[in-house]
Amino acid sequence: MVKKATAIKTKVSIHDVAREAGVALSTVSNALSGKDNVKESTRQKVQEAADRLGYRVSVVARALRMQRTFTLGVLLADVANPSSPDFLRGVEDMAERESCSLLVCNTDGLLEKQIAQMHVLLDRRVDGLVLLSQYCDPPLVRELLNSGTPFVLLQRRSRQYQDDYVGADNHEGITAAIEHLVGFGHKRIGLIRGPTESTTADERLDAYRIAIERLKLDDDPALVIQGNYQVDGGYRAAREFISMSQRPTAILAANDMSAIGVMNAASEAGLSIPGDLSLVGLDDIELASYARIDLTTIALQRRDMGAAAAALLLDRIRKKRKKARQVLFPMKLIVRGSTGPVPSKKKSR
Amino acid sequence: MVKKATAIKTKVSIHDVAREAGVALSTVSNALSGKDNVKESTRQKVQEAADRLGYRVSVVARALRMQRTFTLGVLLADVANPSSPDFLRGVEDMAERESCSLLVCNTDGLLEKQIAQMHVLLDRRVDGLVLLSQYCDPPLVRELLNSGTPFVLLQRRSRQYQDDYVGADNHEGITAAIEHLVGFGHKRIGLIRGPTESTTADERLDAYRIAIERLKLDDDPALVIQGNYQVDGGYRAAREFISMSQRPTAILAANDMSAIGVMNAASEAGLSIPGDLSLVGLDDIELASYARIDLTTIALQRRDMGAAAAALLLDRIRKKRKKARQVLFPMKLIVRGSTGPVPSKKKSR
DNA sequence: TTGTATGCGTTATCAT
DNA sequence: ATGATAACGCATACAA
Repeated sequence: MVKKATAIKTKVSIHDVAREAGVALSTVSNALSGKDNVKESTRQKVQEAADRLGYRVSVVARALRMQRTFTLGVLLADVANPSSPDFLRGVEDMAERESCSLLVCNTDGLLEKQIAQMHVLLDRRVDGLVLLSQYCDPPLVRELLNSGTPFVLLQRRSRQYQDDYVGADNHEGITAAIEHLVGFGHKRIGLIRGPTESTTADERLDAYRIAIERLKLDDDPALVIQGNYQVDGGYRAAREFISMSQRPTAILAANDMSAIGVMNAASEAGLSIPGDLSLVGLDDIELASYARIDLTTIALQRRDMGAAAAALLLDRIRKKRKKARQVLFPMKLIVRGSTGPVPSKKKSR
Repeated sequence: MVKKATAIKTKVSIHDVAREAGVALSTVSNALSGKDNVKESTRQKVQEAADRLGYRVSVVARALRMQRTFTLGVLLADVANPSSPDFLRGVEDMAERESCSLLVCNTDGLLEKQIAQMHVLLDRRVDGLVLLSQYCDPPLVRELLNSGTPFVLLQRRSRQYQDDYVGADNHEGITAAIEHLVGFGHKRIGLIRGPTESTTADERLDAYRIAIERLKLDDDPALVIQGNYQVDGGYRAAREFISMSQRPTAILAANDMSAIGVMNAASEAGLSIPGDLSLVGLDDIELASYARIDLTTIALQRRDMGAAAAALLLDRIRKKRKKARQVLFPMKLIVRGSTGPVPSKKKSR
């Protein structure tokens, strides 16, 4: 059985195709990359020769020659964090349109690791960088960011610099959540805030404080507890809230993962949600919608945000745009079963 | 303020360093890549010059020259699927040790997309391919796989070929789960199987059938319903099970996502788990451990499996090993709250 | 419209 | 121990 010689061979070069087609090497390049300076008949001849040989362009060689790798680097804390993949998909969707691939690096939220990964990405000469919830202000990071490779910040804003940025309207989201709770009669609302390095967490705290003041709710510093965007942080914060003599009747969690921690703590303490405690998450990761979780939460359009970030980045790469642009996405409150009326007095312990 | 000239410049080449250090270009290469044929004093001189200039090697140029990109391609159905990121982290952990980066491609489970992505990866001359639950037998795929780039199958085995492969001992896992259920008195156990293309799903079905026969349980074809590894498939299958006149008292779900679908359907039907229905998942994704979910499940060591796959792949790349190797990981039953005794007769409708 | 020549930034081979 | 030089596979400026 004679196999058709169409098997892909990565060792076949443009030289071989040129020889096979009986034309010059540059003609092959022009023909295959769709330039208009080649006769249609030659193009076909070349195409056939290429197919016959199983020729495939080497993106590596092209990258060296063009000084463009068609690769974007993505820095994130951890792909295994449920909200990361959605952003990633968005970035990928957009990148793919421009034939760009993604190099993904995990930093585990450590500055040191992030810097190491940035070097990896820069050494690979990525065309651009997407920084998803990462450090962007430390001098060592800035130095790398200033090396000339375009970048965009996603879900994280610089405190000092004007950069391309895609984020969410945290004020809107937090306000809507608090108004929703107030509608149920809650006046004492606890906040589990995100890590201190997170500017996003800062913005949410601001929004919380503004709403508390405007709506004349309990303004007690003890009502703000530090979390870490993880289940365990939410759990610990919730235990603290639950053990307070004047316990909040509702909790606003930094994100859905933290909210899960609250649910775990509530189960353990025998408190029902929303019977004894109302709970609002943030992110709207898929599990928030599961019947058993049924979490009221503030939704983020992660995939769209990822796509927007990639679009911003690609635009900057293409047009060498100088001016920074910012894109803010709306946040939407998704009301599910974890929020309800304030428990009647007699039930409070 | 004079800035120290240590800012990274990707445009500085090895030539510049050679000039700065006053040595030959090849000496710079040798010095910087840690070869032993350069005097220590020159190495230092070179290193200093490189630092002064902010020189960083171009992995692109190196790749072209060495015919090795230090990049692995990973094909998966969807990063946003909760079990994918864990495998991915494992692959990354191991790849990083060999200075390899990861190019990640989503196929959405579509053959056509997978082939397109394989071309992307091959055109980029990745050193190896990790196929995570993907098609590996279709002729078009085989043709690409035969192009000479090493690859490893993860969580998917070829029906026709001997390849490097990392998987789990499905027989062990399924058997343990069924024995656990039998211990609770269950005799009528429904199975939601995975998609037909999945060899993993096949193996699990086999294990189920063997156990059913060995333990003399209800052997009814209606007890096997097709799912799709997703919540919706599990939901539909569960609705079908629930509406049967002779409903199973326990369900073995293809994976945890399917089990979530079962939970959703049970909630809707007013059935309690495990009161009315016992449920076992498979994967042990993080959410299975949340208090509200509390799912008995068969755990997969995903991160370790990913690392093992990468190790196999890297070994093959390095040693140009010919013989195929297979690594099987144990599956471990994690007993949580979703399984319990068979409901008493009077409660069955 | 086609062909020739050059260089992208490395590593490797071979002299010295 | 160091240096000169030749690829690696491609795109492009320029010549024909």
